Amino acid sequence: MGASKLDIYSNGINEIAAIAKVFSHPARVAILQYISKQEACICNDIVDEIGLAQATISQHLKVINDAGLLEGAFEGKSLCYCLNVERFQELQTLFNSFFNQTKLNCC
Amino acid sequence: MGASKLDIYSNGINEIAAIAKVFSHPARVAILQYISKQEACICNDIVDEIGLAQATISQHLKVINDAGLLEGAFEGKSLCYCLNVERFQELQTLFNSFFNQTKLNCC
DNA sequence: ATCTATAATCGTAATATTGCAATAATACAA
DNA sequence: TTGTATTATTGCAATATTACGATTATAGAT
Repeated sequence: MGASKLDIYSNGINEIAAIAKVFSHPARVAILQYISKQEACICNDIVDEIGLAQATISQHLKVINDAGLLEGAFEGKSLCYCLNVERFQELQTLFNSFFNQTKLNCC
Repeated sequence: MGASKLDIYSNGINEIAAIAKVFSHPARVAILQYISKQEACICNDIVDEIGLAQATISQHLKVINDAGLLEGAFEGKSLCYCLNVERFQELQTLFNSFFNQTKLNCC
């Protein structure tokens, strides 16, 4: 008990839930917003901006990255994070199809 | 430790995260989809459809309801759940503004 | 090779979420 | 009032998430 029963849902439903989970923590929303605002986006900058420990930010970055939303490149000693806009757009589109289909069905 | 530090984020950021959290569990996505498909939407039907215990469905319904997404009316002995389409639309709009603004800023 | 800066990973504690059985609560019917 | 059907709530166990300090890995500078 306690774990979500993913096997009883369709792939589409699990996909929507997985996407939503990425945005379901304010730190990750803030990180995405910050990264999109900056030209160069170093991890330490995010740490300073948001006010969580470096390990915590790194953990959130991993979740964002696992969703395919990050493009990183080494810039000197540090990583330059960048938003993968194509993937970001893809997630928005998927989310909107769920919303639109659900509205369409409605009484 | 372990609790999210909500006080260090702006209201807008916390709002997006709170909305996303509603959709971040497949049972809730499935419930919303099912409710929108049906004319009358009794809790027991949802239980049969999804395959979780009645107590669990009721718990998820509470989360959905707390987000303002339900309109219920008594129909005999049972509750007839219905999607609050205006609120649903509102959440979609809020989510899209976040996505669009973030894309706009991007390099 | 050594030092410094940056970021990921590990270990751990605190809190939240998920799920269910059992138990209330509510509405209607007899 | 008693019984039945339906849904909410309570209590609890299992798992997941969040956060941080400490450590490790990596890259560049001295």
